[in-house]
Amino acid sequence: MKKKVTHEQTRVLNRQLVTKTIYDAGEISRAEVARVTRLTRPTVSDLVAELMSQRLVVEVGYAPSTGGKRPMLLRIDADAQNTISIDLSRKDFCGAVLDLRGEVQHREYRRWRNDRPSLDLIFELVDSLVAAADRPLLGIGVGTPGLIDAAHGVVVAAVNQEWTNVPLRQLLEERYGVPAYVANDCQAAALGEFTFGNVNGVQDLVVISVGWGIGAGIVVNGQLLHGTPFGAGEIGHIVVAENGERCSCGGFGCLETVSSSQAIVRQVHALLARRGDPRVISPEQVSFDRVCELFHEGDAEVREVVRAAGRGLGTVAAYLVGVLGIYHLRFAGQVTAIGPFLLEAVREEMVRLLLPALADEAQLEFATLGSDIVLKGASALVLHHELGVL
Amino acid sequence: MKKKVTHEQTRVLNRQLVTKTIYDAGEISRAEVARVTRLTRPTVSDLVAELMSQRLVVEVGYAPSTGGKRPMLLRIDADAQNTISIDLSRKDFCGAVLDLRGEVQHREYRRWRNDRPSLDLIFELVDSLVAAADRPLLGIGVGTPGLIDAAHGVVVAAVNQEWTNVPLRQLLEERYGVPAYVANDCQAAALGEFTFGNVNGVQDLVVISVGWGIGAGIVVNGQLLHGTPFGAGEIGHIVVAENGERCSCGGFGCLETVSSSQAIVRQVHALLARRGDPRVISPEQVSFDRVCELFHEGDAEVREVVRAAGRGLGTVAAYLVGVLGIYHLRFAGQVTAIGPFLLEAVREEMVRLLLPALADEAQLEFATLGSDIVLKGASALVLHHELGVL
DNA sequence: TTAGATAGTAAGCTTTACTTACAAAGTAGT
DNA sequence: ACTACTTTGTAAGTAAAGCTTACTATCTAA
Repeated sequence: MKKKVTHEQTRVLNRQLVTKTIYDAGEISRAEVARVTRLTRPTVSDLVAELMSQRLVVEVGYAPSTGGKRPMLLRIDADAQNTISIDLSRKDFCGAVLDLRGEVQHREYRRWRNDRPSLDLIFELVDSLVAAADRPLLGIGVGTPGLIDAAHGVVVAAVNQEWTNVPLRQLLEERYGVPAYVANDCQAAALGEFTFGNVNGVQDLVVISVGWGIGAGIVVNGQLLHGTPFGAGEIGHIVVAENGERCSCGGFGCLETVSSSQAIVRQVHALLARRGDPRVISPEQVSFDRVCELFHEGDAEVREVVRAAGRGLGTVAAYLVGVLGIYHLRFAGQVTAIGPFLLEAVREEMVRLLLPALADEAQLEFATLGSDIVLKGASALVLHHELGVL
Repeated sequence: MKKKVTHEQTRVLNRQLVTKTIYDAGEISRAEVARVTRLTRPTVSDLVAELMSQRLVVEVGYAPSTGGKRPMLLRIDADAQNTISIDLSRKDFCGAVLDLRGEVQHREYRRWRNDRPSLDLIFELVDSLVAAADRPLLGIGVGTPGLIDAAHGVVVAAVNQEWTNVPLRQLLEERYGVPAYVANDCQAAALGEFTFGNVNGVQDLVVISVGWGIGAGIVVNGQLLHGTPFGAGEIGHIVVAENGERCSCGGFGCLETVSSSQAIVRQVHALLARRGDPRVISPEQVSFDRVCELFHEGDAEVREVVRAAGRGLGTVAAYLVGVLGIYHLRFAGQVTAIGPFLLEAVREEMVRLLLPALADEAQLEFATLGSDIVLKGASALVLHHELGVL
């Protein structure tokens, strides 16, 4: 639904435009901002004064003259404010205080009690983080698995079905008095990679997160594709294997039964058991780290398992490229430890399913943000909405 | 890239908001518009006065009182202006003059000369349509196959490679002095169906056009997904058949070799030839209409061909639903003549590839606009941009 | 030393939506 | 029928925010 436009919104948008211009430039003068944004110099001066009164922008000294009065350079003070991020994607809730560059300043964990998540645990975590933050808070960002109504910040359904229709955004905003934003963890990860992952000039990006589960986050034209009512990027239970294994969802051959870290571990365990390998008794004893070791040792059968996992991802990747016309793909999560071999397997399958010209054009990489990707993404969520940084 | 906001833009957006509100309501009073849009009554009065001076809105009489002065009802005068639409998807360029309801008032064709398209042919067609229009022109919309840079209205590459980087929008705007918009034909079709196809309250829709080629148009949150740099919805050459037939693109088993109208005709022809059916000699003599006849006569082998075509579409549809989380799908183009049997085949494959709950939720229908879908879509393109009707 | 260029600011203008107030025209209760 | 109250639509003035014009402070270059 469209909405009316007021003067106040005009101001907010232009302030965001100036903020973004300074953010992107690093250091820039008022006059240059005016040229770039096509706002007039007086307007820019006025907006900058507002940002400086919030300590968000600081003057950092004169640049050399270009034929007249020397320009005073402006910079975003990334230490002026903090954001708080929460990553609920593991049984060990993780939260952090970050600066405006998306750098983690302080980090805490809260493990589920009685093997169940609870809102109280989140509040306990955020309480502690609020106390740890030493700057004014810009906002709180949350990345969580499950189906999220991002527009209203409501957790419509979490995977474990413990939570339904929890108005998390509202709860956080009321309790802490700052803006809060909630998104699916994979979508947050994609936004994080897009914002902080050195994607020079790229406006469209898909990030496929592969860990316990598998999900995709899609950034189109610099914006997250949310998808209603089911959520975009819910690719874990698309069938990619004919006559595949039974999945926890009830289906057979879902992507998660082929390519998730657990699926890989399970298959490698079966492999070792079949060999009668004395090193292994239960699946719990074959960790993903151990699989990576075996893989890097060059175990041929393990490589085949990994290759199959990569091709499963390739199937979905091919459709993402074909359907959306986006050709920047990055993979995040535990499987990044496997390395380039995985990407080759992905591409192998893409070449089979797409026009070769298209498949060649696709850029397959690993995400650069590591295990903090969801935290940084949740922070990016706040930065995007509050500062309009892209 | 973000842009600055001016007072003028504020005005434009609020005028569009009022226009859309009246358009959607059919008949509505100023006071009611103010309540719906949350603009104030004086502002609405002012904007309505502007729209009335353009004859775009007219007063149509009093409604009964609801406890006070009777409200004066307003309506969009759909005959106040015309749009011109061009459909370049066949070797017989089609153009039309439409009213603001998207109804075709006048239609003309221009057949390719020497089996080649040409810009002159377009200009000739539009010249004639401009002369035929009896109202002021709101704008010109074009739906054309190929890769389109919709933001700039440039035909980056047409399928037949005759055209590359043709700045069609600019050419039309300079020649006719009215706004012009260019989009891919399948995307235009999707926007047309979204705008005029009775999608009550739905904000996300995928339209899959199946004719000579196959393409999808994706509407997310009321907006067309354009996709850069390759274009979204280019699904014709995704591989859906293992060991499939050779495609004109060089690949094997592309969707177009399985599910396009030509593919169906070709397979039915092969079938009849194998049978030694005396009715058929060359593929040209087996038209798609003839295939439909045979299908409706209940020819079992023809049904199997159609079923395979449906399942090919189902594969891609499953990924569209899975990846985008959009569950309204409509099919357009020649294959609509086949009827519900096709949709059943599509769903059959979707059930196999998706969580059954998801596949059940998917709404599969045929588009309602028939063969004018691209024309109406091109018109919708103009309405969306100029009037902000959605 | 001077002419010209550039950066930043100050004061007033313009656009546009909002506020307040009011007239016109209806309903409902007495 | 009269009064009190609602609702619609408009008029006049106010407020927000970007724009225009003009000015000062510097700096470069001839």
